Amino acid sequence: MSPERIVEVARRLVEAGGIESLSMRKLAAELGVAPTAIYWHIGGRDQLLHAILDQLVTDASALRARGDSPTQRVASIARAIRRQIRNTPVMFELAQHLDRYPDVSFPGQLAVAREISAAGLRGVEAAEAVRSVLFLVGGFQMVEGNFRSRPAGARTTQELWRKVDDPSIDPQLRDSLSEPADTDALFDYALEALLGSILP
Amino acid sequence: MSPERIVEVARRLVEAGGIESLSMRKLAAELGVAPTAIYWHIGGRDQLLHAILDQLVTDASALRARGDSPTQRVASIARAIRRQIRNTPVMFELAQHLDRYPDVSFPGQLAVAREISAAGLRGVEAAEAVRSVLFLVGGFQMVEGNFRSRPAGARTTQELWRKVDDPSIDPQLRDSLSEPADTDALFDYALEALLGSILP
DNA sequence: ACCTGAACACCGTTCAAGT
DNA sequence: ACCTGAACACCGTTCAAGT
Repeated sequence: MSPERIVEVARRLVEAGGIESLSMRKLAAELGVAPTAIYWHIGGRDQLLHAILDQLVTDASALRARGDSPTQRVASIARAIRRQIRNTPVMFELAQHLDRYPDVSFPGQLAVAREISAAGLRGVEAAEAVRSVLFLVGGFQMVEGNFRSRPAGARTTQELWRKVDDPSIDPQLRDSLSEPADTDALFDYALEALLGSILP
Repeated sequence: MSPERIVEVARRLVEAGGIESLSMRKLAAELGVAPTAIYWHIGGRDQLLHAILDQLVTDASALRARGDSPTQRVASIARAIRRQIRNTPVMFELAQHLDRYPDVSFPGQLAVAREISAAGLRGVEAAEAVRSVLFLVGGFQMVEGNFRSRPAGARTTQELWRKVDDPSIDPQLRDSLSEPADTDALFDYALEALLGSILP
């Protein structure tokens, strides 16, 4: 019964069933201890959630740029952030829940800023570039719903598109939007479009 | 005690304090009725949340394009979506919570698709353009944390940037990222960069 | 120092009973 | 048809009491 063990087991519970599924009583049962024992080691559920997030942030793998051209290197960072989001959705769910999004997004900002600097951009212009890239990555996270494991019965926009009959919309566009998006390809497309305008 | 009145009062509670602050018992007290009475009209808390979202979606103002050039018109839609997110964060919070994000984002997709069609893009290429724009809008929503009213004490990435001392990062870039971002200007910047690459 | 048990103030929900 | 009251199975948290 160390704080470490409590956080570890709690983290497993959250990773299995989301934040909501973590209750002090269930956790206590899992630990083979009275619910109130947890309070002696860690001060309540909120602090426990913070501790889990701290651990996830510490364990997060470093973001390393690859490639030779600035565009390639910035793009590789963006893709690495995207992978991280996909691999550890709980980290982002927790960050959002605890209003600690900055803690989680900052390493990504740092990595992008380094490559943007290396590309030769300076000052305000560079800051705009950094933020644009991060907003794009965040947008995919958001719209894909990756920061939360999507349940089985959830409707998609594709189904909604199939029923659209609007003369002001190209029929082939309608059909394309009725198909599941290849978001990886789309991400590369949007990223290159953005970087093409941003980098010198 | 009609379903309408229940939804209306519940909506007020959610708009005031977020989803978590809505409890059947508090709502019942507000309505001057026993908690169990609500169950006769509406089947439980989850269905109540769905009903609130339905009402918010119905009440959402239509997205109308402005301007003459395709770029202007697409950009105006993107800005309108952004305004909507800012004005009714609860709608997006609910959509996320209930896994009904598609219901909320679909009108925006429709509006963007219309303008992309009008701009002359077709098929897969047009679909990529539509999705890119929406992902950008979603990214701002995400990173700004606009779908949730930000609490007072929340740390920002700016504070984190002030402490950075990294030779591989341009000092002026560091300073720029230490200042609060003019997200409206940034949004326009990123949007135009993207549209410049996408539109013919 | 570490853990338990009782207790308090909350939840959502069901269901029989009332009018 | 509409509402209440009692009840059940959950919560997080505090605090005195034990070892």
